[in-house]
Amino acid sequence: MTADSSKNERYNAREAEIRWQKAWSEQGIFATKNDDPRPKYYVLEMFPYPSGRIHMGHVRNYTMGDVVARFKRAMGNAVLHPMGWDAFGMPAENAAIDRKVHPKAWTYDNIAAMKKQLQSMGLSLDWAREIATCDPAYYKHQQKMFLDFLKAGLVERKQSKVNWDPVDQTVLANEQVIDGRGWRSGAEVEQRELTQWFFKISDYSEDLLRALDTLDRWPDKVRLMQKNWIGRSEGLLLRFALDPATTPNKETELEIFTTRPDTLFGAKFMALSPDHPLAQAAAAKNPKLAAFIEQCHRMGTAQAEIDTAEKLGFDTGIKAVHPFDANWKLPVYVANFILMDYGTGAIFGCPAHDQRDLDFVNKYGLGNTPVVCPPGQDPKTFVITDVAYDGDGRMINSRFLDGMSIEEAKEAVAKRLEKETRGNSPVAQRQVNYRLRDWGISRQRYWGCPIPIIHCEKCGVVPVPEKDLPVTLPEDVTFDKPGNPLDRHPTWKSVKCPKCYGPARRETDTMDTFVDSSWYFYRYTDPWIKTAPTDRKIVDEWLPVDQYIGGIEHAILHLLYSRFFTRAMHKTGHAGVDEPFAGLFTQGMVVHETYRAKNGDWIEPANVKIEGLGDARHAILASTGEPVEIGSIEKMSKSKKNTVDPDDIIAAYGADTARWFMLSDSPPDRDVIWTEEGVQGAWRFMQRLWRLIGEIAEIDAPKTRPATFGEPALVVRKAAHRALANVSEDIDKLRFNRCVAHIYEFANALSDAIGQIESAPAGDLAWALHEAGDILVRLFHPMMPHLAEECWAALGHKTLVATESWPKVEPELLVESTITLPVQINGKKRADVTIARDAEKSDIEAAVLALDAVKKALEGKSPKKVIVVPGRIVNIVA
RNA sequence: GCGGACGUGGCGGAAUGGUAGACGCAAGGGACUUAAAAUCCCUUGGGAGAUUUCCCGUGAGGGUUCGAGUCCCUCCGUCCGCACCA
Repeated sequence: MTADSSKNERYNAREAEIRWQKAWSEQGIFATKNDDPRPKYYVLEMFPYPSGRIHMGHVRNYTMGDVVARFKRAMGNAVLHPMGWDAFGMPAENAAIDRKVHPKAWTYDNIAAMKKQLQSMGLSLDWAREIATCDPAYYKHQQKMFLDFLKAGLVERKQSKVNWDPVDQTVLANEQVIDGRGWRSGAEVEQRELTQWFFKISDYSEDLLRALDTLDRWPDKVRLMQKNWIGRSEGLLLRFALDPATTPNKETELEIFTTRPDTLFGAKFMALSPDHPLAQAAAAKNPKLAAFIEQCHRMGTAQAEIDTAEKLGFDTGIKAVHPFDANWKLPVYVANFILMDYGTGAIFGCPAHDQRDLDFVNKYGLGNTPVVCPPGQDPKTFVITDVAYDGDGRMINSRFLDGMSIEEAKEAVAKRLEKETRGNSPVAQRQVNYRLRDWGISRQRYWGCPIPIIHCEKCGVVPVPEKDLPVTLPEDVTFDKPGNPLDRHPTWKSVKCPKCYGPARRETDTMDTFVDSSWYFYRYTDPWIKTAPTDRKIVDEWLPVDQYIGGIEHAILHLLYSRFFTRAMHKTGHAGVDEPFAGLFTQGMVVHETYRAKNGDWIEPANVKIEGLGDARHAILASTGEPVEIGSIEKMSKSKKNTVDPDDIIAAYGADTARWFMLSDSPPDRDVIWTEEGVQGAWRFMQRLWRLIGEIAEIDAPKTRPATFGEPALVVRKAAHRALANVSEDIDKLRFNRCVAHIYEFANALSDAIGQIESAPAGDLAWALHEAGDILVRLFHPMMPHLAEECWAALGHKTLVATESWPKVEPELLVESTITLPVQINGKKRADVTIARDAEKSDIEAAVLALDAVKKALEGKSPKKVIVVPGRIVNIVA
């Protein structure tokens, strides 16, 4: 394309994008070599689940990662930027049930389709390292690590609850429980205990918590969420005596955990989890209690469901003895909001200072006694009715604790009860407790990584010998019935015990897909190695990931599990780092207006026409003209049909337009609203850049740099280098929306400069314009790589801009000799003062006081105070 | 229920505690054109005023400060996560 024709022709994105993608791929410029001597930089976006088509969220995520990858490459790094597929999971089995396709075929078809879509985006990925977690060549190593973790004591089997669908006779995921009912059968869900495999993540609670402080390139909110999730609390493990006359089997004590021992004198009741052994024992002798416990189990296992369910209790008749008063008896209830997983599964309730306990006593008429009095409140009149008080204050109604602060009271109670003994052990001991539970990885499903274990009646649980790995999934499975196809497969689970060679059966549970995604980024460093999950030398060179980018929805689980896995891999020798992700960025979602027809059906944006403006803005069905209701702006989802297909956008405007729009306007960590106008704006700017570069290409410029620059040339050069400095800093900090704004500003400045040229520009200006053009193209290259290549060629370069280095800023072009400072009087702007950049404070003060506006405001009086903030502002306090 | 965030013009947003509204979108006016599209130029937070001026204004209310969109407290609203969705 010549410069001359470029002036008149539109940039044909469709044609050019395919051409440049081919050029990149033929020259193999994005293939990463592990022996590349340059400084390594690992940029990674969360890999997609192969659902069938990429969505705009993917476009946003992968565009951001690609900008970083291209920028770091230009900065001289060896960049690892791989892609793969989180390919196991429920949707494949649902497709098998609904459409009678095999999960494997469905998954690989989807991968092929989505790979093609991703490639059309022009991402600078090293496809040679592509992995799919459903590939036995991948999960073989996962099984190996499971066995290594088992040997290292990081795996255990224990009982745990699942959602059970009594009609389909199958385990349900929380997602498959809708309003307490199974999504297919509609039956009321029950809780059921199963023996399952767990990774002992709780062994690392303290370490996972402490190391958060070292993750200084993670968002604070994510660190805070993880901290709260781990939930460290210091408290007291306290043994209450029970009145044996009231207990089912002469039990004599009940151990509870509390973080508020200071409130012991406000205790009104004890409460047990329905799964507590004492509750179970009591239920065995009390059919009404047994029925109550059964009722407690008639709900799903989701935390939100348990917490929002009505608080219910059942008085067991058992009496507990207050630790400070043998005559003080407390009723023991079974309550549906007490979890067996946390603490000891039993609590004492102090209703005045805990809202849940207060709701409970108000329901069962047990009353409350406030024991902490807020500052400024009269203890005599302080009462609690509906709202518990959980703030600071002084102890009241608490005998020997009265007058103490909460902390002093906690200490006093602990000291006293620690010393007291019953039997041979102390009544209480201090304990650090964590909310974090072990990671249950067993799933009663087909499409996942088989757990490499064999159950033998004689030998018990036997690991599959390493030579027999991978344990592969059988392909001849049926999905005509609910339940786990592996379990009902006629032959797959029958094996010989590796120890005694007797008949045995395979473990039919597969692993949680979070296991797959907890180490995929290790595998990318050497996806070819067959003998081990990782090559220690290579993995330690690349890890940790320098920049990880993905959705905020993964802030806790995926990231915490990956952090645990890193520790476990370190312990078992598969990696040498302590943290997997040095830098983390959580992007916002892509959202869109919703549209609804009169009959309530959701309508796709592609079928809607928007008319009118402001209050008159309304929507109609494009085909019939029928009115359509414009709904709220929501996350793009299939269910609300408010999706825009990236393929359609790329076909209409090109990948660069989609990429540019994704980076414009909204800050990357916030939601972005997809609008047709915004896309068109991006497209127009792309065309404008093309015209602008075409105009520069037409100008003849001297080959060598002029010795001096006149004012017009200097203006252009300053704009170019300021843009360069700003964009560089903002890409580095992933503030892509500001990069976009700086590029607009730069393009506007360049257009102005070119507009002012009347005849052929002088040599220095021509040179400066070409310099600016070269800088501009390299600045927008990470965002719009195809257009950048086309422009780079138009400017006469024979190289690929994708392999060019980042331009170097000339710092002397960034500083001005004079600056203009705003002048405030009592905090309100009243004037400006222009002064030498390096002026002394006293000079600035003198110049400011000489201003007419300041003299007028002061009315001849001298100012009370003059505040000079160098380079920023002057404020006069009159 | 628990945990986390967010709230600034008509819209998306910008603003190390220091000129609120950069940049874009939309709108209005103009140029070019037979016309349209495209492109280019100008205007655009609200109010008052004759330009160069003043007042108000960052969800609401308080506080800290010479100075608050930014920090602190209370409240209101919206969104996200909650351990078997990925």
